Amino acid sequence: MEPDYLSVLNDQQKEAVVHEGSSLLILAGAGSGKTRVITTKIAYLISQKNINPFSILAVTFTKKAAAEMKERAQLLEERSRYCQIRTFHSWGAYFLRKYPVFAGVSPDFTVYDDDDMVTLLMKAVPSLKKKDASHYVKKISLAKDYCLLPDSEDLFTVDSDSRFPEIYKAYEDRLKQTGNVDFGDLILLPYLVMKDNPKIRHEIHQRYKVIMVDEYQDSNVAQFNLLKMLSGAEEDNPAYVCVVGDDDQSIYKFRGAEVRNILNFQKDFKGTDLIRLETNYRSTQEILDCADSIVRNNHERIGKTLVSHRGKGVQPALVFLPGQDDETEFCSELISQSVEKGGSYSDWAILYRTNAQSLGFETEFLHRKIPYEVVGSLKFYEREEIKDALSWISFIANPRDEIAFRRIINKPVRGIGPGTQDKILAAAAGNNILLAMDQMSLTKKARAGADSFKSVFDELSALIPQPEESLESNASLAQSALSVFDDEKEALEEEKKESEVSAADDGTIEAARLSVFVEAVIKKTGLEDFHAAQDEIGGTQKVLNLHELVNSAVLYECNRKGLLDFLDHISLDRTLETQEELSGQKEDRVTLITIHNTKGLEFPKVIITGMENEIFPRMPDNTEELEEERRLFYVGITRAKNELYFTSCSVRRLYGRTNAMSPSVFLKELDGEKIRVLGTKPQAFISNDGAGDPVAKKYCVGAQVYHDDWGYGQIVRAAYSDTEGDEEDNREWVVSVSFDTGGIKKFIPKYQASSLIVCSDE
DNA sequence: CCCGTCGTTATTTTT
DNA sequence: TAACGACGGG
Repeated sequence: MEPDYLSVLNDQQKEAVVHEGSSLLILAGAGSGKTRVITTKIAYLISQKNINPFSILAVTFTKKAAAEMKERAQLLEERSRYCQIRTFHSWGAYFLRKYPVFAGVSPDFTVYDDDDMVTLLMKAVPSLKKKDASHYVKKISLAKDYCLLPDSEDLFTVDSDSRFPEIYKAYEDRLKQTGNVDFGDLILLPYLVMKDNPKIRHEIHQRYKVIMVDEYQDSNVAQFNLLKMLSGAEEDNPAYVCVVGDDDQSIYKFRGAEVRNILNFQKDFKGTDLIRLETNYRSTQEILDCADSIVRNNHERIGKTLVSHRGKGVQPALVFLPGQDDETEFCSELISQSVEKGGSYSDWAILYRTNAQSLGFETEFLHRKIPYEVVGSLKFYEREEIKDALSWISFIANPRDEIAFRRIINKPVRGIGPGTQDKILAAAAGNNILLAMDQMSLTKKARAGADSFKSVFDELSALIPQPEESLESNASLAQSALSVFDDEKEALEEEKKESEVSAADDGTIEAARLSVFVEAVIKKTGLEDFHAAQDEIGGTQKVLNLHELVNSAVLYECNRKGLLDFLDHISLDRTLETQEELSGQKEDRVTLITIHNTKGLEFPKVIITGMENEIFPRMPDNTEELEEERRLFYVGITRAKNELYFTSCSVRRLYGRTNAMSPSVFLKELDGEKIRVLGTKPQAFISNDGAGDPVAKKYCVGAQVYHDDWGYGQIVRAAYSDTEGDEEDNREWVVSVSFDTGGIKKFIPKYQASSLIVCSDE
């Protein structure tokens, strides 16, 4: 007898759900119902296979995905609430709070973001300017993504700069002094702790019997290592590992994501089974055909073909426009007309490669009164006032936090400038900064400031009850006397408490909420007044933001654990929900969004704009990058449910210059028969007819060529060189050839007429 | 301490 | 072009 949730699945989905035994790779195409498969699998394992939910771990990359997965799994099977369904990073934080001593971090650590890392590095290596510091911070993050330590042999692959290892080392030493971690540590440290501690490794293996990873194509080397370690892949009786992903949607290489993780999964985890989910429930077949015509040009892929469950649909349209102003106008017009016909603004999404491209649309939409929302630009957590408040909270949690200390000590002014700060930090030498400050000698002015700071600190600290078990639990942590299923105990206790509370009736005895504390923080520290003054001057909304932060803290208990949960939640999810999302009221607006940000989203009508070389793809001649850009294009296309448009301009203002643009190389990969072309096709797109130049006529885009050294290929780009000297006479006809073997090479046919031969049309 | 001006720089960014 | 950060004068 099959449960209902199984009967609604297609054959492949069902196969994936009931699969067992070896590890499993689910190759899930866009819109193929992968979340449904994972959640159903969780429910199935619990209810049909009697798997203890506490032994199931499912990791995602975004908080949003984790929340959705958790919710949907619980709808199918109530006991799913006991599974760990969380992001990679939040699992790392969870692990480090369990074993802080082994990782060499404070049990009350907070997570430093990129800005904090830069500030810290500048203190660790004072000779670095801000610009250099940010450069190295990027490299340090990347090194951690690749699981490389300051003394790793392969560190040069990240940055061959001979100073890099020592800079990285200096940063690490300073970070250790604070007891805090950065994002990379949340993955790297758990891996290292398990690697070096067989006992902990064993405990973990006792605990997790099923591990699932979503969006596996976005995992980096460190995450791969962690997964392998976590699953006990190399040991007896490994956990059942099931990863879900789409190699065609791997678009985060620049952040350390490794497509090879998914390409090689079957090799890395011996005996893996592969299941493809190729039925697409989102887009029409026309859109999927379009997507396939693009992505099939990639070499580095496992390969799959999506089939629409929704039928043919309308053909996508390719629109050539003279300039970017025409592009914004065209989009506005298209949207307005559809709304006049009864459609809604929220059906539409404008996609672009770079954030800067949103500007033109914003101006035009403002002008035309088209409501819009720019996704992913302003970040709540990055705002000055929010970081100030969070720094206070972090510092109360962990008084070794140098960065937080520096941020708040002199704001508002307390007569403790950078010089005094350095002195205090030196005296603290990685210990409690507040104690050091209290005991050392300071100038009169600084002493008065320090004392008033400390009294505020003490007053606020008093609002957070210290759990009595903290000493005891620290001791037990040091011995790693953690029972494998202590979460199970905790969860059950929690449940008991909750039921008692709800039994105690509504509102009479309400447990103190952390918002009370956060409110005290912004009031007692002077932050609210400080930023109220700023608002006065700059017409900003900083106080409002602070209040929003207070509101968001209402979900947490007013104790040490609640405080740390709150900080974790904030730092591990930079996209605080707006009031709009919280109230569930979605406004009717057009979405403006980068293609990267659209992953996982869908829209009835999509316009992919700026389809020009140098914009998208950014480097048409760089073969490796091209595959990634192509995947990005594929992601964009597969967001569309019903209608899809591409726009391409001949002229675009770029960095203050007006540039002649050529149509994106990707447009030529689209099947011409299957697409409506509107507007004036630029010469370059049709024939590259170079004004009577015989060379140009012969070597045009699309032509098959043979080269003595490189073999067969196709001309993907042909234009007069637009380099240096504007003298027309000096311009050469340059062609880019994509060879069947994979590489793209540039030629000047005039000089290579004998080695680059155009194959005659059949 | 704030504000203006000059110079620099210009992908993508789940956590 | 435009936006942001660094720096110096009031």
